[in-house]
Amino acid sequence: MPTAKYIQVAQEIKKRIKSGQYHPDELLPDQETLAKEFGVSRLTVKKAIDGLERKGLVYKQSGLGTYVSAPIPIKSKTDTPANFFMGLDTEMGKGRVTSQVLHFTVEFPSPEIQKNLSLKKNEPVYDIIRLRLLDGEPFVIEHTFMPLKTVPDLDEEILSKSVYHYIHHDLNLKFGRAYRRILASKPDDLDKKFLHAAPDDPMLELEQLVWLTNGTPVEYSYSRSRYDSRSYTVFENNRF
Amino acid sequence: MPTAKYIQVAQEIKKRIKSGQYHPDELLPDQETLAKEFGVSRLTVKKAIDGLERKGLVYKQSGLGTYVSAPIPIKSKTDTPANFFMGLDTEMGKGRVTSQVLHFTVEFPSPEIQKNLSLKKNEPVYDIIRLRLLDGEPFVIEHTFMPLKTVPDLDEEILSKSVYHYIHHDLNLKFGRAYRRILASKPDDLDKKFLHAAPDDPMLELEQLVWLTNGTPVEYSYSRSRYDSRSYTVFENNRF
DNA sequence: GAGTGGTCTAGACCACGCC
DNA sequence: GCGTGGTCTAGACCACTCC
Repeated sequence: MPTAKYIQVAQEIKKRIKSGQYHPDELLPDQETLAKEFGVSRLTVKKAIDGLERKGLVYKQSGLGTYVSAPIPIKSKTDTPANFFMGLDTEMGKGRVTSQVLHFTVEFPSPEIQKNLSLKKNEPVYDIIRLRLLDGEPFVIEHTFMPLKTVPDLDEEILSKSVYHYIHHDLNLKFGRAYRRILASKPDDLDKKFLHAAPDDPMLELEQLVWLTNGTPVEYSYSRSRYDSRSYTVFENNRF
Repeated sequence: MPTAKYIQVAQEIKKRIKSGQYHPDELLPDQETLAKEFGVSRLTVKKAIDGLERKGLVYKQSGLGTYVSAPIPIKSKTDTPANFFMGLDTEMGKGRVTSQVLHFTVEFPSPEIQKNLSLKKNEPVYDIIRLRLLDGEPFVIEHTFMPLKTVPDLDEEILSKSVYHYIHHDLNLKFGRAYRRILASKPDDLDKKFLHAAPDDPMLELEQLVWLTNGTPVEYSYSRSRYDSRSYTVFENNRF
């Protein structure tokens, strides 16, 4: 099963942008020309470019053409895309993230967790707290709830490595969608102890509910970081 | 110039979901059936449904069909979508937002602002600080920079109403894309004075760079709220 | 095998920005 | 008027899920 053509075309155009073959704020070849070059229909080229536009690599003006986006000038070191669907380790760069399991139990879900994960009160969940370290430095505390029936046979071995990898490769499941909330709050005891937050250090929290592609809720979690170690970014296009 | 068919179809399907004609976690009619009903091609129906899927109203499983999403159980009162492109007033509900202009000058841009808004050092910008009130209660301080050449003739009258409306309707310009960063920080003097933030109250900040559809940077701004009055939400679909 | 959504094509017409 | 991207169609084939 080969990759879809529009994905391949998108990858090739992306490569050309990254390599400098197409320059910032300059026009791409028109869709008909690209279609001929790649030996595909115009619609396939449009689909490829639409994907790149959603990600912010190009922007279009009807009547004029498709332009390569200039680099965004306000990038920061603490930036983390708020639209990831991978584990922290792949997100931050392989091998930089390690984990320390602070809490790992199986419990019947509270009414709130029942609601969030669409569970009956006799369907147990894992209750997991992990300290995640980046290059050995503590930087996130993750509190995660997952249904046992959806993610069976979790153990500390998996938790200290990558739960994402386990779900994806061993269970062969795929994340479908996520609802995320970003908020600020005051530090709690765990923040102070493990992230060395001072009493007046603001905390940044990402709360999320994640579903599999088949519609099953698979994770409810909140991740807390010190205000000076993390920020979340979103790119939005008004045309979609 | 009528609205595109796929938009109309999407609106009709959305209406049916909202009205309860299609139920949560149940299948929609298949695309062929909907295409016949609406008198359009299947691709047009697919395009409509894709849009709804991106917004989270439905989810699809190849081989099975399209399901209506169940309501998200973790909504909160302070939630604000992080993907808006409207003014605060339309975002929060008409007429609830008022504004107090704390600062309004025209200046040559600092090197940082030059970079963010792609300006030469002799191209002036507005430097605007506004206190936004919701139902009369202070809840956001917005610090905004906009190029004078792109948004001419701004005045306090417009600032106290809706800059968005002015840009959109009077200048006939349209926002195209935005890069946003969400972060936590300690309160500054303005936060303490106008938002009544205590010294240890965390602040939530949204920093953003906005472009018009023609690629021109039009706004660099940061908006600060007290941690207990605001949170930002994102919905993501892994398929796009 | 039947039914679903995903992809792809060739061709057409339209709206938009510019000259 | 010309060239661009946006929309739309009819028809085809494929991959996936369930029976």
